[in-house]
Amino acid sequence: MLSFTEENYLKAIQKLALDYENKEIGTNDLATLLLVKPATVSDMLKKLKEKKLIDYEKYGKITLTKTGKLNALEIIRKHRLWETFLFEKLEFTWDEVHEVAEQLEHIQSKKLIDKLDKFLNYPKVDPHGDVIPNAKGELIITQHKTLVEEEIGHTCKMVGVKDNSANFLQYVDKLGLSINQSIKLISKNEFDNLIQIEVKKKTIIVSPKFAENIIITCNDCKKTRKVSI
Amino acid sequence: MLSFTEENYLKAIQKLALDYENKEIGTNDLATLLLVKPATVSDMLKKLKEKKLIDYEKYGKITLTKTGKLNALEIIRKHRLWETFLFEKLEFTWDEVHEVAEQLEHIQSKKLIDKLDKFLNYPKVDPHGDVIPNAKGELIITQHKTLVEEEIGHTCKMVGVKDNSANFLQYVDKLGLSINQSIKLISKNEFDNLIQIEVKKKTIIVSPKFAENIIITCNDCKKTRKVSI
DNA sequence: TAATAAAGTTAGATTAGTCTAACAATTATA
DNA sequence: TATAATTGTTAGACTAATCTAACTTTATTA
Repeated sequence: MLSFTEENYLKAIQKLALDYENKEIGTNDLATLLLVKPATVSDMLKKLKEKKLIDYEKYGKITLTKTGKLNALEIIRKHRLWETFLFEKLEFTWDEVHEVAEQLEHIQSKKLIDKLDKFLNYPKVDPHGDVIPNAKGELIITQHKTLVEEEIGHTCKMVGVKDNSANFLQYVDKLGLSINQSIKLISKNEFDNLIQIEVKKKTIIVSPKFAENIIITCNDCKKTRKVSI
Repeated sequence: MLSFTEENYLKAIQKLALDYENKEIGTNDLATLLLVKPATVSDMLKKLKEKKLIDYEKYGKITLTKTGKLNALEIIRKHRLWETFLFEKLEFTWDEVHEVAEQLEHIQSKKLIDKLDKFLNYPKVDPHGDVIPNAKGELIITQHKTLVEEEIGHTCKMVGVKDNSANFLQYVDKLGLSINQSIKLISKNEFDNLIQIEVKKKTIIVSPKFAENIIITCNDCKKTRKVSI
């Protein structure tokens, strides 16, 4: 049985592994994400290694073992199912769900999560467009482009966001964007890289930093990769 | 902000206060209920006193302060709302809900519990017939009789149970009893106090220990008392 | 009411998770 | 490649919640 804290470390390692892809995960990265000091992370890494949840040598690479990854994906599954519940059944807005799901994801009951999955009619994605790992702990990742990579003149569909912070999500709302919204890329300014897009027949201007965090569909890059357990 | 553990102590004190009515709550009682040693309870009582959640002097009475009681009732409210959710929406049986609700009751989000209340259509009682404290932290207690006190020949209605353990609840199910079920008391055996009742046109025999844990309505004792905050 | 039993408290130790400060290893760069 | 900067680790301390063992207070009863 894992503690609340151990679960959070595993989740953080899995998250960074996906974000970084090639780059290695560092003690400092984990410390930043978990809001603790690097020294604390060092201690915990030893403990997680002891418990065979990660592979790790001093000053070396941090990777999840099979068990570690299975646990991490289960927590992410719970997090995203709860987010979906809060959004769809309790009328939370998409910028509010994350905070509460951070607590709910630690509830220990296999039956609860299976029943919740059924109650929600086996959703595939959460309110932010993130894929929900299945009951076997498998996660299908579709490699999408972000809005900043889209070509001028093309029309795409928003399918998710990279930044899940309440701040960003409220900004997205304010601009009239949402999941499944159609977006046409009108132009890119060469001087400051501002991007002009058309949404619901209105033209709006967004920054490249903003566009980097909007995930879109594109026909030429629909490769999927399975994070196996 | 209260810790998980502090919340459990407050809840336990409130529970014993209701169960005991007159009798005083002791360190040992709390230790038994919370599955810790009396020494641990002594330590925690000091801490709760420091935080002005209980009134307490060494070797003296333990009572909740206003703040303490408000907190305790809020936790009980959350517990019972979650039990109702699990039972009504996720198809848990009434003997399964308690264990999971013990975890869910500690989730910190006022919005969550208000939305949940609304989603469940403001239920008055949980699946065991226990009254749910309202959003103001008020709890209306109806003083009911138990089946063991009912008179021969009278018909009453089951409205709750005293023992919420999975074991007992499964037994109640097996005998065909449930909330709102009509029960007619046929006879009481003078030798061993076994009680003969009629349920759904069938006659069954129950022990006095069993009957003590079945709460029923009766016309002559509908006094209610409000546990004020 | 004095002796005994029960209940409650204190002291000191333990564990998990955290910290700071000092030190060690790795990486980047002049 | 030697040095500086960055990154990571260790040692020692702290807090919350728990324990055991010893002690104190209160309650019971002979």
